[in-house]
Amino acid sequence: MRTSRRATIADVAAASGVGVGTVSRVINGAVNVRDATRVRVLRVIDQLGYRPSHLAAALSRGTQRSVAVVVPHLTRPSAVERLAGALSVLAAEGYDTVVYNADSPTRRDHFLAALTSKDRTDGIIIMSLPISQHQLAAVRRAGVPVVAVDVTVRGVPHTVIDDTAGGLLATEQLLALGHQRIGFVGDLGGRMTKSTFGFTASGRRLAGYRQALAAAGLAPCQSLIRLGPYGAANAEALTTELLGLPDPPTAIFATSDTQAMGVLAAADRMGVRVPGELSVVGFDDIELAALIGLSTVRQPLEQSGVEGARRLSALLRGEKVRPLRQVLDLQLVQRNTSAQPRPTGQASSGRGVARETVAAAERHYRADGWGMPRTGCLASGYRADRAELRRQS
Amino acid sequence: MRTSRRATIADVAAASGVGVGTVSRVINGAVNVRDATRVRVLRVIDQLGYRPSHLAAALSRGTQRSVAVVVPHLTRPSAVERLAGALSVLAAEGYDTVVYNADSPTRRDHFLAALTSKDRTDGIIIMSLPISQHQLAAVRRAGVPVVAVDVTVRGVPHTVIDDTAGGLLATEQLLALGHQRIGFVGDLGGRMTKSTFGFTASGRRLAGYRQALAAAGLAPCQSLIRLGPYGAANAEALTTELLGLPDPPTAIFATSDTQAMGVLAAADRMGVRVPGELSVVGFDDIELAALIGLSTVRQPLEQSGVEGARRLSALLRGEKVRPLRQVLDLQLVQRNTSAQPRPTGQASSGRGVARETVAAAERHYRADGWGMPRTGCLASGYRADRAELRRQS
DNA sequence: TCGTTAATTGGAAGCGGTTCCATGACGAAG
DNA sequence: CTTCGTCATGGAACCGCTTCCAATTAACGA
Repeated sequence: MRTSRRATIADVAAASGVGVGTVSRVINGAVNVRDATRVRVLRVIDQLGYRPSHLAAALSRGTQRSVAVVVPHLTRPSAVERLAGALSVLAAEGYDTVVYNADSPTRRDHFLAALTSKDRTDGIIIMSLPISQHQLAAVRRAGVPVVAVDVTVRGVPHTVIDDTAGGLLATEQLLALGHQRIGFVGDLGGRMTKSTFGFTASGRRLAGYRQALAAAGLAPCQSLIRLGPYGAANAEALTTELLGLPDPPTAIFATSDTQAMGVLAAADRMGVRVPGELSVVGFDDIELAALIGLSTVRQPLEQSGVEGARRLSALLRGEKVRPLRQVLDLQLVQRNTSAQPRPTGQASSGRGVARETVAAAERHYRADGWGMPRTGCLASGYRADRAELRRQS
Repeated sequence: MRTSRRATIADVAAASGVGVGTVSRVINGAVNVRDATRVRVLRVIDQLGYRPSHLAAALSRGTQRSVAVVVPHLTRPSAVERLAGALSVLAAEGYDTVVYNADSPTRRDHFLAALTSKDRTDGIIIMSLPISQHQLAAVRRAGVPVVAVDVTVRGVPHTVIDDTAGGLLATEQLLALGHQRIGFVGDLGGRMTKSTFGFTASGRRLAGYRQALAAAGLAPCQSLIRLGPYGAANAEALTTELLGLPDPPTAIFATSDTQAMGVLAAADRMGVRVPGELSVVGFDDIELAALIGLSTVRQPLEQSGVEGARRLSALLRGEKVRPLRQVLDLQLVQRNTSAQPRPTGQASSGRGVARETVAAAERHYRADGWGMPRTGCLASGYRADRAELRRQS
């Protein structure tokens, strides 16, 4: 029974006294097989422990039932949620999903080039990655269906959000609360230079921010706009600069929740209370945002992955996908990091007091033998705001 | 030149006046091809835009150059880091990586069953998933190499940490700081029941916690041990129970950083200061931990993925992998959420005061028209601890 | 110049399925 | 009792590449 090499469809056919065609029909649940025959073949398959070769079937059929997802910065929460969304529908549709983590443009190109050969995958989902017309042309020439998520690709179905509207939303909210000096902390997006910044999500959100200010009759202050590499740590550094200004902002809009975390950390480290002295609004609404009470612009991350996968599978079924550009809704989520600013005078004096707090606390830590906190931390600042409020009331 | 169907190796052979064997040799960089021939073939390949079929090659060669990663709860930071680690080395080795997000045991079994057929993938990495002997046997029978990461699988190379030692490490640290009443917040791990809890990471960490207490001559108090489903929100609820006890713990060990976030949120919401009134130690050391200053037990997450992938690729090269069980190092990272407890009497009175703080703050919020914070939030508590310290000094 | 060995090369035989077409068998209609 | 149309079935052809073996050619030493 247990031969050295695996059973093939021919073995099954021989053992059950039918032709390979019939076995194939049984396997694929095709019609036109007599019940008695089907049962017999099934029994033999079971006996022999036969498992059809995915590969051979794919080669013969001309389709793999597998799709590729090319996604940058896999470790970012937003990327993961998108991927998870796509994975869930692709798995449900019976597709294997090959994941390419394209952290650098070089790797992105490398992966894309590999995928240019048909039958490597049935289709491609490109996430958050601008793609050159040249690359795109190569992929299309290969006849591989493509959809994009979180990035606009001309001539290809793409699921995106309106970043400009998002920036507008966040900034308008802060303006509505009464803020006038609103800082902006954004990232350059990948290896972009500042010159191409206008084409990144962060860049478009900045445009929205500017629009909102303009609509409110406010002149955008260049010194309040800070850009740096992505990441909480960098956002923390940028925020430190902002809060160190002679006339610091009373609110900051960060272009991602992760960066907003950095903003909060910087505020904490500098003894600036949130939302008392500084309002913060993020972007994305990752799981963490709800937990720490971060006000933010919610974008449907997982949903974007789901939509992308759905559209790709529609494409693979040969259906037309319309409209090419699908724009998902944004929603402002107001939590506890944004509030009305204090009256101007009081605010700046309050800031001074808070600064001194740090030194005092340091002394206390040492005296008490608790050891000093090392890195920027929220935790060490627990409850401070409320305590402060109580003290003042 | 542009025919309707794609160019095949035969087309290239014909167009360059050589045999298919030679073309194959050129493609695969084999030796024994005259330079002149190689150049000629290469030129034709380029002209025809020929791309070898991965599928056909795989079928013929009998190997896919692709591996499967089965991972549960892909959205958890720890899972993502492991996956990213594996992805990086697999990509470097030229493997395609198919990701299966096995959120439920049903799906896990389903995926595993699918992978049981050889030539679906060359190898499998199983992450954080206990696997039955039955399943394992099926996979081995299929002759597919397997390695495990973050889970012990008998007879298979696995990369793990010593969870018990980790629990010990965290608890000993809290004991060393002078804590006596140490709470434990853990999860049940997947769909496990309490009866199988002893076999989960959280369960083993609990064992370490118990060992540490025992070694310190302390009787573990059952009411201080709380288990619930995974997640920050659940941990928050459990912590609320703990802090509501007549004699609440002065420290809590949470079995993941995510859960520790929930602990912090609960403390914040209840007006319990960290680390003043409550020390918190997490587990994992995800990126966020550093940002918020969470004390934690660091486990090399990404590294575990890297090791798993390396071992699998060694296996695929036909090398022996020894030792089967690879245990990665743990390290306690002391940040700002853990400190010495206050003297007993003062601590409990301090707790009372803090409780009142909440009510006072609530009143203040309303009066000020700032709106009340809604969900558990760190942010609303910014700087409180230091302010409190200052007030006392 | 002539063996002999080594380097190249051509091409048939798989790899393990899917598909299409030809062949029977069988019941219904004429 | 033919004549069809239908349903089941067997099996050759093919998917596009790797590989092995035989054949051809080049290289080398005597």
